Amino acid sequence: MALENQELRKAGLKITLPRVKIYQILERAGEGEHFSAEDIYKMLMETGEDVGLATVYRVLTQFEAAGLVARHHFEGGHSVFELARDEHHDHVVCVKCGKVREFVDPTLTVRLDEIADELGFTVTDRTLYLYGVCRDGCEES
Amino acid sequence: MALENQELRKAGLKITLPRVKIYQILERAGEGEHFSAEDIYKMLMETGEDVGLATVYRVLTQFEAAGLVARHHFEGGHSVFELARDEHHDHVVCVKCGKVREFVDPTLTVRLDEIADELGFTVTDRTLYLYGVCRDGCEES
DNA sequence: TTATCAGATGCGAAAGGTTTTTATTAGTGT
DNA sequence: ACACTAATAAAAACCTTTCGCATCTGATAA
Repeated sequence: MALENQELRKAGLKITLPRVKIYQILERAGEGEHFSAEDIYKMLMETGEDVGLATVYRVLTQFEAAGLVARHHFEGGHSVFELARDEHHDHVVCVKCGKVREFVDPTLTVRLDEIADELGFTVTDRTLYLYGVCRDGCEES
Repeated sequence: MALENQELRKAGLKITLPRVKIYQILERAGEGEHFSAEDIYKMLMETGEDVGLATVYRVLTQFEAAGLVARHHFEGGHSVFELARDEHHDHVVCVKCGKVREFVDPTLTVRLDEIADELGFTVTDRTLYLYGVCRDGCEES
């Protein structure tokens, strides 16, 4: 049995075609690649799957509740999704084209721990988004 | 002439009642207090001002473009605004007692600019929240 | 295997926050 | 004050996300 089916079962979700297909798309995403519900919907259309946009949203919300994916909220009220991973990463968001990239920087974690320490805090988690514009290849979608 | 009028002029914006009123509301906000467009709209209603919600959004967007206010995007797709202060500040949040403290660290900005630069981005703004616990004097709310 | 049924889906319509459009009104420089 | 231009209110448009409901599907039992 495929890996994604085990994940779905573990989450108490029935194995259905939309769920499997959506999980596979998320699995195929490269490191740091984030998809919007619309992105996923379009990919499903392209491969001829008959899955509604509402279902994509429903499934992603269920995956999120089950801890399978992480949802990130952005400007304009739209979200992107990625398979949940262990390693902490932060995000860069282009305010022009909406592209999201992530990065990992251990020295940042060290510095932030220092700063918090000076304030008498012990950090357990963080949310960091850098907003800006990509210098090249930034096209309005 | 009032201070806010000078700010508006400097930004190349005409002095209009909605702009002055909205600016005053933002000025009255305490440090670290954030308002949504809806909040501001309601406050205007309460004082009997006849300003439409669309105008609030338009004015806030203009203020943002002029660098007068900072916009923060929150989960759920709505934004909040605050008067722009000179130096960027980040937040530390205690997940136990809910206390929020601000900190300023220029070296952090430098480092984040470097990171973004390597990714081909130019940073214009950021959102950084450190979640953790305060080591002392932390009381459950 | 087949029947059964809770749960999932697709479609269309609606919600919620934000932006644009359009006709009208109000600042501003002269 | 006058003319010119920008700004406004109100409504409608927009866009992502959610809901309602009839239909369909997958898991379990017979």
